[in-house]
Amino acid sequence: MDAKAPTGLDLLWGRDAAAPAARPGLNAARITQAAVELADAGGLDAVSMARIAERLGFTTMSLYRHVQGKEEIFLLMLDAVAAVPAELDEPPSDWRLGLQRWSLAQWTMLRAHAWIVDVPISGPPVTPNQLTWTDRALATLRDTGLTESEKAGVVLLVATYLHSSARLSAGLGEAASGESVAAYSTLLGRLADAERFPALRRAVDAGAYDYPADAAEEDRRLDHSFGLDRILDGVAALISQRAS
Amino acid sequence: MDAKAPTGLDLLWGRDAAAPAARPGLNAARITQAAVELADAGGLDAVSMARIAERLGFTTMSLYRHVQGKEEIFLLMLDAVAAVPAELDEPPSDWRLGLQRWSLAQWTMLRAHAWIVDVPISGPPVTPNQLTWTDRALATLRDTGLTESEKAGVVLLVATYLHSSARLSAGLGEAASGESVAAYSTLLGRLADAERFPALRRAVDAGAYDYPADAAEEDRRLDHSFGLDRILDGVAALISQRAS
DNA sequence: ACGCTCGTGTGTATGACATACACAGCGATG
DNA sequence: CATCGCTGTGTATGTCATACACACGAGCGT
Repeated sequence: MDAKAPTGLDLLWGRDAAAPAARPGLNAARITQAAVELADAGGLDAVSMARIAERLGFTTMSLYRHVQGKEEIFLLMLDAVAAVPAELDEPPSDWRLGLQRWSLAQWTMLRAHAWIVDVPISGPPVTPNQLTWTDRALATLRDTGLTESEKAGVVLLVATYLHSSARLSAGLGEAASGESVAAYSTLLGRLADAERFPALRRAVDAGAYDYPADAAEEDRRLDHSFGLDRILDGVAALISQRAS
Repeated sequence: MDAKAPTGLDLLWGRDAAAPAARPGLNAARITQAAVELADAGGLDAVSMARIAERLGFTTMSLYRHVQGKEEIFLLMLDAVAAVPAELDEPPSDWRLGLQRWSLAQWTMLRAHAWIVDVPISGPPVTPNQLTWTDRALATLRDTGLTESEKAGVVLLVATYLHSSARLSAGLGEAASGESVAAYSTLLGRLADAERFPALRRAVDAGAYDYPADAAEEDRRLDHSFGLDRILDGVAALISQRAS
């Protein structure tokens, strides 16, 4: 189990140890950058060993000299893209405002790189930037009187929600890029049989599932805000309960 | 755009129209069942056209006579597995209890078929069973005084959370099946530098990230309960606000 | 100067995968 | 009886990750 060549994690954490000059050859950083560019442009499926190598002017197999395999590339990509904005370093005294800022920043990152939610998970990603995100979120809760376990639970909850919301949003956006912008609402209206789905029928008739279709970006943010507000209300309830 | 052969959705929704006798040949139902069995046993990656066909005693290409392609198989699989338990038909008068029951049922389904969370999404799945789930969840909120849009938002929030939580749980479970049961905690403890991650350091020291490792199943349910309880508290806040 | 090893890039090969296409048998229907 | 359409098959193509053996050059100790 002892690794001679530096494995992905070692690479990530030991980055400061050796970064003297930009040498001409191939290296993990270049591979990562090319992979991210490909994913940004064409989704995660566009990331293949062959395409990465082609973009860098090397052969497919040359990549394996610097990287264990595709899984490691995914890990490096996740870390590369997860730089934490500096304004989160000093969380405000109001935990709710702090978590909102944190969520917005996370959301911005997720929307800028929609492929993140498609990366197959193999255990929790323990990269420097990921830990920084977690640390900053925990820091916003410092004055709440919650136990550390509760803080961890809250952070996990919010992060999980944002991730999932982004996944849904990406899925919808993809579907909406075709001709089916409002087709979903229509389809739903047609299928929502009042007999089998009475509650759903009511909701559809009330327009609860009408897709805005006009203001794309802004509304997307509101969608996500409804859920987040509910979650933060729930956290507030826990906090005031602990304070009593 | 007019389909001569029945496409996936038509198949799903027209199922009652023609289901007279179990004929000897291949059909979509058999394909779906085989695919689900494969996925249950070996994860979604184990589902390949070749393996499905082999299990049924046909050739790979024969599948395409009954199914458009793999994407449609995924859709059929999702629907096949998503039967809604009858006890959700009549939601209790207490919305919170109702949503908890609903969540438990959904959670049971997700844990029984861990591959569900790996299915790539291409638009929201509009299958009969999926709509039934949504309908039952909406029904639990009938006496809350929320608007239909708010109900839809709440349902989406809870469903999204469960899905994401299952995804995380599946990822952890997979990692834990190796030798790395407690390796995550250890790794985290080693990497959580007090300088760079002060808040995280505190949490780790307090044991907030210790993985139980003993009671696997039961604790998994508690993990998920913390987040759900927070969410339901948030929903309760919204409901009492609307009632005032 | 010689040979050695090691790091890096290459070419070729393998096996899995989804799926396009042309063909074959067979039952029903004109 | 001839034809058509449905179902199943075999063969082929292109993409993918990755194993393996080789090639070239830099640095080393002798």
